[in-house]
Amino acid sequence: MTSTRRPTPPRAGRRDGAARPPSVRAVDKGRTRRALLDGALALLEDRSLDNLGIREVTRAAGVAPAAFYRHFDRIDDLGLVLVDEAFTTLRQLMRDARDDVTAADDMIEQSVAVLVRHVRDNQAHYRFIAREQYSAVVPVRLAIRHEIRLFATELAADLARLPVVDRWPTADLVMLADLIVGLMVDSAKRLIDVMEEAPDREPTVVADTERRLRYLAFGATAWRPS
Amino acid sequence: MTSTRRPTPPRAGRRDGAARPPSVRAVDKGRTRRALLDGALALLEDRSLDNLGIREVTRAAGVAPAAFYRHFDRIDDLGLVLVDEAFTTLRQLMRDARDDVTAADDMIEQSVAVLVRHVRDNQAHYRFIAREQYSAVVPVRLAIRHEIRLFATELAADLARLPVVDRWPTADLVMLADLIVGLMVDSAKRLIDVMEEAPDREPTVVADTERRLRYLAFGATAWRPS
DNA sequence: GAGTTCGGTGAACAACTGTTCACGAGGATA
DNA sequence: TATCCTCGTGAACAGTTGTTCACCGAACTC
Repeated sequence: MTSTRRPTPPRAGRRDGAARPPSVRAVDKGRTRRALLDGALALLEDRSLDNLGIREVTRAAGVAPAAFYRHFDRIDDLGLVLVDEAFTTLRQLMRDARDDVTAADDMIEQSVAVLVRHVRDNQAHYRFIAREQYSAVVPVRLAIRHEIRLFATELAADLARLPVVDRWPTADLVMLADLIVGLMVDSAKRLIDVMEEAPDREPTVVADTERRLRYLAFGATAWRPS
Repeated sequence: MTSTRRPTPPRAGRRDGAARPPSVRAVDKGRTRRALLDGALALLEDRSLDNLGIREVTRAAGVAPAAFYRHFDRIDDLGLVLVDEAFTTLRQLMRDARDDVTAADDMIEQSVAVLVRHVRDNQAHYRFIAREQYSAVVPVRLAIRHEIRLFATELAADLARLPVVDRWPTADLVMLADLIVGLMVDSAKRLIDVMEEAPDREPTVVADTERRLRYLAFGATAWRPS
């Protein structure tokens, strides 16, 4: 399982605080860590984290049970890593997408497109997040809630730059952001469902999502802030 | 565990297709069945159905493991019963509440009040539903989805009688109903969280829910149906 | 009152679980 | 070169699991 080759260790002069080149050991360790994460992710397709066995995970990763403890203390920690993986890249993508536009309409289409692509590229992660949003594993549940809050906060900040709502008090902005995020979460769940149950109906779901977002946007024109 | 008394069996003349008086056996059976359901519900407070053991349930119910199979074939069936218990009473309550009012504003306050009370009275059920909405146990996941759809359909039918939207095409009505139901589901989840984490903040959550519903209602005035 | 059905029991089964431990191959370090 | 440290191994532990079975008393039927 190891010893493919051994390139002469990076014996360069270690000067200037630059990042040290990753040692062979570290890269190997990273490999089995990934194997554990991927194995878990595969199992979580139809299991809940609550019910995920350490032995199962190591088996799926092709590794001895004891090896698990070299990387995580308990199964919860592995779950937290998965939460992080799913959200940090998504948040970045969304921020970028919103930076590119000014009109609300473009913003909607852009955001939905980004979401759809990201869900498609990371189905296993999203299935996991959907299932564990109200997880029995407390730390994971809290982590997901926290990430979604962050998401809403960032969205509220960006919304504040739009013409229609830029004079709203914060409370109302937050409410709108909450509504939008709730809708996107819901849509993400519908997306993973439709992607594996009836992929041909995916465009319908996408169109529905855009329409409902547009409804929320229209609401802003009629709403009189508190 | 049995034989408290034995009232002379209801030896009345069995005529006219009236419901037969429940036999002692049946009522006893019902008792342990309830004990199993309640035991499960208690355990599900911090477990997922996926991870609920038959032995655990029988232990919590104060009953031998084998007794479980006299009532359910597998743990999924028990879950389905819980889903049914939670939704049928709620749907009835909501329909009644909406029948009492005509103005949209009353309707919002009424509905939220009913929801809050029902959630408070059935916290365990709601926690279970929230957690299992994307359950790893397929039949349960499907059952919950189905119940929520029913909910939305009934709401759409009632919405059609309101002045602002009564000329909308069905598709738009369904969309609005979906939005509202999604919001209520989300709110129910926030409610159970806040009820056990910070009960004093409950009024805030209630007010927030009403405000967000009102936002959706305002949206209807600005929306131009497809 | 005799016979049947039903719902609960406790024992038994193999299978699997999380966690610990001493061990060793081999990268890292000097 | 010799030493240390890291990460994976396989064996072992006691504990729990789902499910089946023969059994039995009490409720029911006639």
